[in-house]
Amino acid sequence: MPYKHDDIEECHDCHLIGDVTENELIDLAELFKIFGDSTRIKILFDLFHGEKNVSQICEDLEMNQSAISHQLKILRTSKLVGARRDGKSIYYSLADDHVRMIIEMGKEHIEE
Amino acid sequence: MPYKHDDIEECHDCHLIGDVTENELIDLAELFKIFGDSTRIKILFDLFHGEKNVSQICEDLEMNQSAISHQLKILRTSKLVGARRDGKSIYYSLADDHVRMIIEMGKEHIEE
DNA sequence: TCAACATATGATAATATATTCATATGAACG
DNA sequence: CGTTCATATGAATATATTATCATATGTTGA
Repeated sequence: MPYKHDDIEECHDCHLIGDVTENELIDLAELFKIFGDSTRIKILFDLFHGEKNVSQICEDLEMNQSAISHQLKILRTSKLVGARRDGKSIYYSLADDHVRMIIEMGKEHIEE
Repeated sequence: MPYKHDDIEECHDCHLIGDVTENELIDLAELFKIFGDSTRIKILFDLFHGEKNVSQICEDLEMNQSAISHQLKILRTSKLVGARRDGKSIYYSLADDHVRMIIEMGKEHIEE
């Protein structure tokens, strides 16, 4: 914990910043952090128009399978993508339109 | 560089993922990365309703001045906040409504 | 059941990141 | 000018993160 700060630490549920609790802000940062890695963003973009299996993603991103799987796990855990098995392959897809929206918005921002 | 990957490396300007260049995606990840730290998110929220100087931010976040200044520098460099001097104090504020929008959107996401 | 393929996972090493401490810069005012 | 207050910055340390390698798991079909 790269923290310290003279504690008697107030609880994060109670400490407000603006009108939001500290905990909510921590969750929010956690969410953005997921989008804040180029491999994960690439995966999400790759899934933008439909599901793909792991091998396809590896080819699209030109990265090795293990790296992709590790990042997919993070995306899965964060509920940003869903997975379904079909035979030997596992197909990943964007979890919901929220994800799509966030991506779209970021895209607009950098394109301006 | 935690990279490797059997190069002859295509240029990042040319390699498309979905319909976006690799470089654009790297920039996009870079943007989200800024929002992906709880201290920075807290600062941004703290500035949501108007400018504040560094001391005020330190008090609001209950963090030491150096840590805040370091993060403010990152936010400044990324053009997410602006700064103006008034006497001894320096007042920071959100750079534009884009920032406000991104924050607002994230807020909605976690509140759902 | 075994081989081959697709994906996941654990450990490790390289790198990046954030906070702290100490100190520097810069403004204001006697 | 020298002191004080406000902020910035550099170095060091602790921690987190990512890609890689090796290997495990799970599925299919002969």
